[in-house]
Amino acid sequence: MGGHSCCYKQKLRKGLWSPEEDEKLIEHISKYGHGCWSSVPKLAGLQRCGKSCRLRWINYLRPDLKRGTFSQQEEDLIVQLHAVLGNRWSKIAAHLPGRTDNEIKNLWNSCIKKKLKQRGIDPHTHKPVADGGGGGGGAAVSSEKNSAASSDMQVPPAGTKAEVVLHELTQAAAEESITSGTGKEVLLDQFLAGHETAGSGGCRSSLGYFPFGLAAAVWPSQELAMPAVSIFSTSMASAPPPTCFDGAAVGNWFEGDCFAGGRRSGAEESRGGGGGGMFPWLELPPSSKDMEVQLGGDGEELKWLEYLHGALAPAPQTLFSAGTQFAGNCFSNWQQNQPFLPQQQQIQAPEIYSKDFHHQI
DNA sequence: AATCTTGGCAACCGCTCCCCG
DNA sequence: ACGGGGAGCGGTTGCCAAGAT
Repeated sequence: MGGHSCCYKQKLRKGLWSPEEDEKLIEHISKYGHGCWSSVPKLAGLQRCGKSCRLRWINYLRPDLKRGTFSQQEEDLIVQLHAVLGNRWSKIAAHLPGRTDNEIKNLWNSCIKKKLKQRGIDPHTHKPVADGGGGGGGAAVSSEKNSAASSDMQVPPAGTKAEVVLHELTQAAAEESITSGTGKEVLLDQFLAGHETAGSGGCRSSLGYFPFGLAAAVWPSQELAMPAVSIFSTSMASAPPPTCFDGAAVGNWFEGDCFAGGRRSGAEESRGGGGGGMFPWLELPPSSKDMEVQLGGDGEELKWLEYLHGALAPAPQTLFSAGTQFAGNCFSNWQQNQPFLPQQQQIQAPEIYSKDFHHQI
């Protein structure tokens, strides 16, 4: 009982990792990658089970971890996402670059829960606790697991990232039926349908959708559909960009899966850009799902790059200034990398891309 | 100073999912 | 279709340091 098949074979260490063990694991993975986790301990010379190695790497040794205390923005985002996703920590972590599910789970259980209770909010239902005590508590105890999946699910505020996640969930059924090709177009149409009004000068709260909110304001949807579908990965379908038009959200989105598909797809590799891609300062773990995505061609990618450049160039600091350390890094990297297209690939931005987006926001 | 309590965090455990033969 | 193995996820436990008594 307990333990895993890989643990039966030999006496394996448990408990805290020593610096020597960490060193061995880091050295092995940085040289050879992890491959099959069950074979890692043997190859790395560790008396641990593969599962333990995986956990240690993911939660502690991975180079792209942010570490340090959570910012207020991160905490707020976790609360919002929890209201939508419930205890699905890995899903929540996917929206917080550099943070692990374990870290977020620990933060929730040790800190956020308490704060919410102090504010009179039930951490399970995300609703105010009824006066008089007892009643609310009883309800909360009933089902913490997947609390958000219940009919009590709270609709997150418009214009927040959590709203996007909710949007994602509500479209899940439709997405499931979509496999490829025309399916993507259908999905994109659905996606855009909710955002096209952004450019019409309305004060819709999702006006800040990025880049689609902006794109819809400038690009005819047919033109947008072409590069968006081909450049961004299929995971775009399940991970729309953030609604908040602030630095943190943009940063998160840049570092998120939806952008990863673009960075790692065909054209980037064909340029031999190790660590390069659209945004060379972003480092992401490989995702086989994203690797499958092919670009329609360099022309499309360049168009998209040029569009982003045009969109951000007017005031990138505005976009990157808010919140997270990552957002700050984005800006400094932006400064260092401009222009981020190699000279020979610079193209003249079409007239359509050169509008002042900020007037539209 | 000694003991107890609390909070934060790392790691383990058991389960489910997914892939492959 | 089915079973086995690996990976991933969420819940839980245990350790340790800091603060309280």
